[in-house]
Amino acid sequence: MGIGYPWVCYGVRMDETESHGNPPEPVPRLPREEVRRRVLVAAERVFAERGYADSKLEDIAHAAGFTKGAVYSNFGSKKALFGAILEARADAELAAVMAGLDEAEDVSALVDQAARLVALRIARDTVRGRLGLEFATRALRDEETRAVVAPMRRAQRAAAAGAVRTYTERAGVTPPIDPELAGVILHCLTNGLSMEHLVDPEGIDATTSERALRALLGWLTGEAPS
Amino acid sequence: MGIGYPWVCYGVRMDETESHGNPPEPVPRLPREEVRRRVLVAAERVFAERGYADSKLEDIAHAAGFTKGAVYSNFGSKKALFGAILEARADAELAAVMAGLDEAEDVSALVDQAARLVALRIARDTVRGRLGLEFATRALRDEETRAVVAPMRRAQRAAAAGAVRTYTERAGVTPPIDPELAGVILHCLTNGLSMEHLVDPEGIDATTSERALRALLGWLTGEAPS
DNA sequence: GGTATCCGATACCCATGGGTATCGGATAGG
DNA sequence: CCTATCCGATACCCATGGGTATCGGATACC
Repeated sequence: MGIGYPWVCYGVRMDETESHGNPPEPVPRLPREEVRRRVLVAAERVFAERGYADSKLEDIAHAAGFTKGAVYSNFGSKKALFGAILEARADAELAAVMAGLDEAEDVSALVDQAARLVALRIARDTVRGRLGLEFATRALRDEETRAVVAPMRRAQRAAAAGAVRTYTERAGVTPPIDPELAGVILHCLTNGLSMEHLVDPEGIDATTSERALRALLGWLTGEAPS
Repeated sequence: MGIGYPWVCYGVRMDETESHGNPPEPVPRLPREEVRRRVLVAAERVFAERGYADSKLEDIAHAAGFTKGAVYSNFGSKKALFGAILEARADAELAAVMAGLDEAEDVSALVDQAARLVALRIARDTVRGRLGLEFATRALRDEETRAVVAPMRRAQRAAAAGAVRTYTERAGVTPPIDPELAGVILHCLTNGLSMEHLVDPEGIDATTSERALRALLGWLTGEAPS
């Protein structure tokens, strides 16, 4: 990958000094919120790529087109910056899961579609997967982080359980196991596949993830065995 | 947890100077291999508890009853020490998985037993789980680590697949899905449960893990739905 | 028992990077 | 315009901890 940032300040490239004239016309300043947003996005990338401990605040700042000053002015500390990312992701995650539930109508095709969507997300959105691992790792050792991560994970499991309940009901079948337990299995299998894919992308590719998820979902929704 | 080490050198407590006499009788030196073993064990504990980056070599050395000198004399670098742990665990892991396969004879009870054993290991052996996470995290960024971790994981998946094949065959049933895929699902679910338990021990307790594994294994071995 | 070697303890080096103090230009308010 | 405030850039501080050089006692070999 490689992060690679052009040397930029205030969102303006600095490497070529264009001062062949001289009237030092004032450069407009970016709104604070935009600065914050850019730092946040850059920090996600860098934390995902290098991991928390090996991510230097200066690298993050430069990746966003600023210097450490901007980071400290907006977030106050490395830990707080990480916390802001976690918070943002937790919100987005819950929204995404909830939105995905009521998208489709056809129950039998839904299994195929859900399996494909999740598998693609695992295979393509590596930032998501890596950040998830980082969140988990830090939650082990940091009480504050755990206080955000654990409820987030519970909500995801609950959402999965709700989906199983909803769609089996809609299809008029009874699930082979308790939907709550099904939610746990789905959630943990998804996370497990994601982690495994990160470590061994060839070993667990998108197709394998998709097949695994489809098989499991098929069982859970009472599909006739093929 | 808290690591907490008594101040010890050569395995002999140093905090109380017993030099009320004076003939400085020679203290026997520990065999090199024993030193190495103790450092390795201590390093596993510390790495698991604090994570790679936050583990200080001096802490590890003291936890083992030595100083940094012993660590560098035996391993040469922090990375090499971690590599030695990984290597040792990889060997032990493969052996354990292989040994577990031919233990039981009765196929129907085997599912219950296997589920319980794995669930207990997830719930109790937190060092194992944490080290596994650490291995995965480092494998993402370190080519050498990945070269050990990825094959290890593949072997585990293959072993799981082999178990499914063996026991369905023995029971005279055909598994509902390809045994290879079943191996993937079992392996990833197990890892997912382990990670989830570490982050949220109350949310995913031993009972939950056991139920999840038993349900899945029951399905895979063609058990009649209850 | 004398000498060479081994190996862990000790003291030290120094790059690193999180955090802080200060500066100065841009904006806002009058 | 002129001033106060904001906020990111810059320069700096310094604890930290991986790594190295050296020491000295124990072991091994003759």
